[in-house]
Order: sequence, then structure tokens, then C-alpha cells
Amino acid sequence: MAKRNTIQRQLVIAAVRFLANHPTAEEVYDRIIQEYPDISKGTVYRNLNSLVESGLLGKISVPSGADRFDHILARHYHIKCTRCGTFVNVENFEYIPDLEEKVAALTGYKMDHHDIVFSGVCPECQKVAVEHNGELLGNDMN
Amino acid sequence: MAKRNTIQRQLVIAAVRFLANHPTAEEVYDRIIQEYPDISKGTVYRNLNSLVESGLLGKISVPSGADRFDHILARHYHIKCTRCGTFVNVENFEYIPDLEEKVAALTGYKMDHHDIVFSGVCPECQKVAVEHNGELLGNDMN
DNA sequence: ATCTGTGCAAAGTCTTTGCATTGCG
DNA sequence: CGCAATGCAAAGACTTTGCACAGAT
Repeated sequence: MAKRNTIQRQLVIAAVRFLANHPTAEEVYDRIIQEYPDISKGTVYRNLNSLVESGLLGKISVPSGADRFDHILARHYHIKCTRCGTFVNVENFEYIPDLEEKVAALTGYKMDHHDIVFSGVCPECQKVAVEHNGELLGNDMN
Repeated sequence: MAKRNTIQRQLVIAAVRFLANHPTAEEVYDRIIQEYPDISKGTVYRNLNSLVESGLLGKISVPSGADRFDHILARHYHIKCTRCGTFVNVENFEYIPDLEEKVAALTGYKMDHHDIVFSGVCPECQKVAVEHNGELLGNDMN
């Protein structure tokens, strides 16, 4: 149960904090090898998952993409741009525990948490689209 | 742009409708080969994705698992049991467009849609846990 | 006749895992 | 010292793709 405080474990925590905006395992790995080139990707994955289990990190499942890891413990929602694929926090928007209560009452589930992922076109991509097409059509990525 | 109406395409649509509760690509494939053993998995994937792009099916990204496909067009939310992994619709709970409007106003995104995934322990698993442990502890799956 | 869709298998992406070894506690 | 954690590489789960051919329009 007790986790060993290895160098690799500390590096993983530090990297996720440094990268701040929900990096993927790959991004965490790339960051770490800059100062500690001997770490293996398997170890990065193992530490990330262990830290999530311990509740020290959050894990976010992103549609059509690698999982992302979050050092912010407070509950919050996310928004993904269907054009450029960027994935950011929704700022200034409160977590709504009320939703869970309602759904728990309705379904009989013992609620743990809920995630909301909004999808839309970010302001930057809207601007680009207007400049290029005069309109917001065309193929989205997802 | 115009899609050809192939036998395989019809079989994929029929299978997703028949299986009803957001099957994975694998489940769709398994179902189809029972009556049409020559279909290839690649074709199932290609058709599923093409149908999603056409708006005839929904695609749901499930944390820690394969994507699922949904024949229900009306917006709705989902709930996953952290014990047994089952993934079902939240019934009798209205989609909340209001959330999108608020977040759109806050972020400047041009909203497309949003997904909510609730996580908790389903009534069946709660029962089993109580019988076995007298308590709701132990390792969750995710 | 055309040209999209298919079957097949190979490859691609993301993640986990077996095993011998290292090093924290 | 003992046992959890590491490094490495292989394998696993899921999905896409290149190519030659078939079949819908």
C-alpha cells in the first residue's frame, strides 16, 4: 500500500504540475527525459496510474485521443475545440453536485463523480474560419 | 459525399439498432458475422465512422474502454458503474442545453454539444458489496 | 464504365506487462 | 536485506490504412 518515494515518481508529479494543462503520458515523458533521460515510458505510465489511484492526480479520458492527467484536485469541467483539438478547463464555472444528487435519486447509483466535456469551436478557430471561408463550415476534426 | 447503400452498411446500422445499448465496434462485428460471416472488421469500423459523420449514429467515448456507438439521436447522458463497468443511459433526465449557453457566454466558444458521464456504483453492485463485505469498500475497476 | 466500398493484413497509437535488476525503506 | 519499483522490450487492446478487387450507381 505504501508507495516508495522514488526519483521517477517525484519527476512525474513535478512534470504534471509544470505542464499544468492536462498533459498526456507522452508529454509527461518527453518533459522528464530532458533532465532524466533514463526513465522509461512504462515507468511514467505506472507512476501516473498509481498517482491517480492515490488521488494525487486526476485522469481525464479525452474523446479520440490519449488520456490526460490533471494536477488540479478541485472538480471542474473541460471543453474541447472540434477544430484544433485543444482541451482546456472551463474557468469560472462551478462544479454542480446537484446533478449527481438528482441522478442518484433517479437511478439508485451510489455516486462518485461526474465529468462534463463540452465540444465546440474556440474563438481562435472561429476567427480563422471566418477569414478563410466567410463561414463556419467545413470538416471538423474530432 | 453520397454514400453507397451496401449490404455491409445496412448490416452495421441494423446491428447497432438491434444491440441497442451502445455496443462497441467489436460487439457490432460479432453480431454481424453471425449472419454474414464474410464482413471484415475494417469495414465495420469504416461504416460506423461514416455513419457517425453522417449523423446517423452517435459515438460515445468511454473512459478506459473502446468507443461505443449509439442509435439514439436524442441527446442524453450516461452513467458508468465503477465496479462492474456497465455503461447505460440515464433515463428520465432531461438534456440541459442551458449548460451550453452559460459556458458559451463564458468562454466565447461556438457550442456544438456536451457530454456528461456519471460514475458510481450501480444498485446490483451495491447489493453484492454489502453481502460480501458488509461495507462498500475495496478496489474499483475503472 | 466508374469509382466508392470491401476484404485482408499490416501498421499505427496508446497502454500494459513479464522479467531480470535496482535501490528505497 | 526484502520487496516494490524500474528499464526494457514485447505484447495487448483498439483503430486505421494501403492495396487489389468487387459491386453499387
